[in-house]
Amino acid sequence: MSKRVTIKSIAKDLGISHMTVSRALTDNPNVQKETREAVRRHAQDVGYVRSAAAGTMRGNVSPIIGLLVPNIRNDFYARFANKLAEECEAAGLQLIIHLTKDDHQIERHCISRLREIQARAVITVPTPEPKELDQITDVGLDEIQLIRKRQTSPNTPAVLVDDALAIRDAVLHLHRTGHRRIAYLGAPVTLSSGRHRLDAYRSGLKQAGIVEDRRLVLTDSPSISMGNRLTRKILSETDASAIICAGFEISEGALKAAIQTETLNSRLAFVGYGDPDYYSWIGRGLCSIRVPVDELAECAISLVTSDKPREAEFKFAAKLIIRA
Amino acid sequence: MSKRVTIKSIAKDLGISHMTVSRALTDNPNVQKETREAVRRHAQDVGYVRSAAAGTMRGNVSPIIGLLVPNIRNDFYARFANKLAEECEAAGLQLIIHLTKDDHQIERHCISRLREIQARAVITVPTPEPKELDQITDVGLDEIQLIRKRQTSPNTPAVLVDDALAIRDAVLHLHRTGHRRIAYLGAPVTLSSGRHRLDAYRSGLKQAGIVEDRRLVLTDSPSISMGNRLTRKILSETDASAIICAGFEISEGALKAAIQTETLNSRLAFVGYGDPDYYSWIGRGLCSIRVPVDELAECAISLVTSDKPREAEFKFAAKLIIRA
DNA sequence: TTGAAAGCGCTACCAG
DNA sequence: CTGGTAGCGCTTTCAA
Repeated sequence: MSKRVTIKSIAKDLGISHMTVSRALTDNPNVQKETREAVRRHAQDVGYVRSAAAGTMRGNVSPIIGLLVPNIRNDFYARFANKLAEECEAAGLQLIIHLTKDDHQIERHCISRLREIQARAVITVPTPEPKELDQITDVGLDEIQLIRKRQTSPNTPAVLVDDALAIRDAVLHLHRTGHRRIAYLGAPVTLSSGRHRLDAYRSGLKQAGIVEDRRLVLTDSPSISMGNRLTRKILSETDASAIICAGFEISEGALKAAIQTETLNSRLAFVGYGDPDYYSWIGRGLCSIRVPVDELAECAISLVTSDKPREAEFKFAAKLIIRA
Repeated sequence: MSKRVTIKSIAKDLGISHMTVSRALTDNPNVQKETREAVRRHAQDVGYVRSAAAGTMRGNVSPIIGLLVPNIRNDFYARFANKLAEECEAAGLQLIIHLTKDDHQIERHCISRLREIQARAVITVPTPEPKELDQITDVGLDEIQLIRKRQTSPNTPAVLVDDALAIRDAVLHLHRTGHRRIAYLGAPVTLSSGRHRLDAYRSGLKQAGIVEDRRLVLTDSPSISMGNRLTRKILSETDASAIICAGFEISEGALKAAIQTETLNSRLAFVGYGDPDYYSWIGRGLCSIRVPVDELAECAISLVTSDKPREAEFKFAAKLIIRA
């Protein structure tokens, strides 16, 4: 149909040079007032929008930032992405969301795509267990790690959750309410977050005077199905009376398993992770480790907009929410 | 630091023409095998990625599609966006998500931004009540309307939900279980979806032999707060024993109100809209009108990839899920 | 106050 | 098989 509207086409329409059009459109003072207004009016009329591609090619920083998350169905990621998108809107940024499904291959591919469009930055939840610990080190664009920290890239800022106290509190709370057989479901210790959370659990046990039973500690690459599977395993193979979930997806899967097996809060006390709204609506409410989502998102976006700090860790404390 | 890696920089490195590099990188047969491999190896080594901007400027269709939704915290939008993002990944597309908050101004601004980057298409949930019914008509890029249909743009494909039967079934179900005072919460009839849903409710009443009580029918621009507010109003000002929510956000707000006032399923039978997983976990489960999210997303994305049908409506049937 | 030229990275189109 | 040229839309730099 109609060709693309460019400053040149406008220039031709008006019988002037495309430079004058450019100047008029960028509020350059060196244009006759009438000319400027005529240009703007005509541009409006014909529906001109400037080409971002041309700008990018000339070296403009792109307004696009990438978000790499496993999914956006999980309450935490959805909330984070939502908050981030709001902040982007306010900051005049555009947010591209890529779902990695925690797959290392996909992750690399997405980063490549973001490089192609010269995205300004990428906020990423690093996939667990990068089998090939090498190459990913330099992603080739500004990277901000979220929640998890890849050990191989020490120069990258990271926005992390400090959940040690909350997890310890969870153990202590369960102990106070009579539980002695407290199971733990988390990521493997090869992930830094997996290690720290397990340490916190152990510190809670110690403080409560409970001796760790290794059969009650199950770790694997975190996912919904992992949470579901291992919860059933705990229910069928152990005498655990309580379970602590140390991860968003894990918590989601574990909750489903507990509900499906009808053991929730009857046979099995549940401490979730992430605290979606509906946790307080199930039964008389579920205990949960609440993560300050909005703060995380604000911190992440501020790292994008103010390009000050390289190589830094920002930690936000999680909090145990007691219910039921 | 290091300058951008381009085909020219590679060409210089290798002492050949940038054209040969281009050909090698695009699998053009007219390159010596050795040359091609040398080029590819070197490109790999120096971390070359082709510039999407350059491509776009030459007229390549952009791989970027936009999604305009009120938010992605609501279960339905989160699921839709998630499915869409998955499909995009599979189709080699990149998904930019803009949150409109159902604000007409924001919506227009977002579309403008998407035009600047020459997005391939935009999938949009039109904001309700565009006060200025004019200009928005031509968004200037391929548009696919979702869930709601803007009356002013008849030439745009729309992916819609046909919930008439489900809503009528909800009324009949409530009637069967003894309810006579059935309230309805929905969008205003100025929205096509608002009109159709209200009609369905009325058709249900009629079939059940119930005379409509206008005090039990509350409509307003749909939002969470609207759902919350009007539910409280119904509880305090009427003798309704049941409520049907005709909209995602409405359902979310209404549920919160019912739970906060502790009237859920005791004083007030609840029929939600959208059926998130946790609806089945609350109490003995909540009735709900389930919308086929994945089908909607698949349809939308297929409209983007196969550029066949202009001006068409695709309807997907919702279904009443009975619980409790 | 205006215009012309150059160049950002890339490929279709011609010459060799 | 390989290399040069031109041009996508825009702004910076220089010239009028």
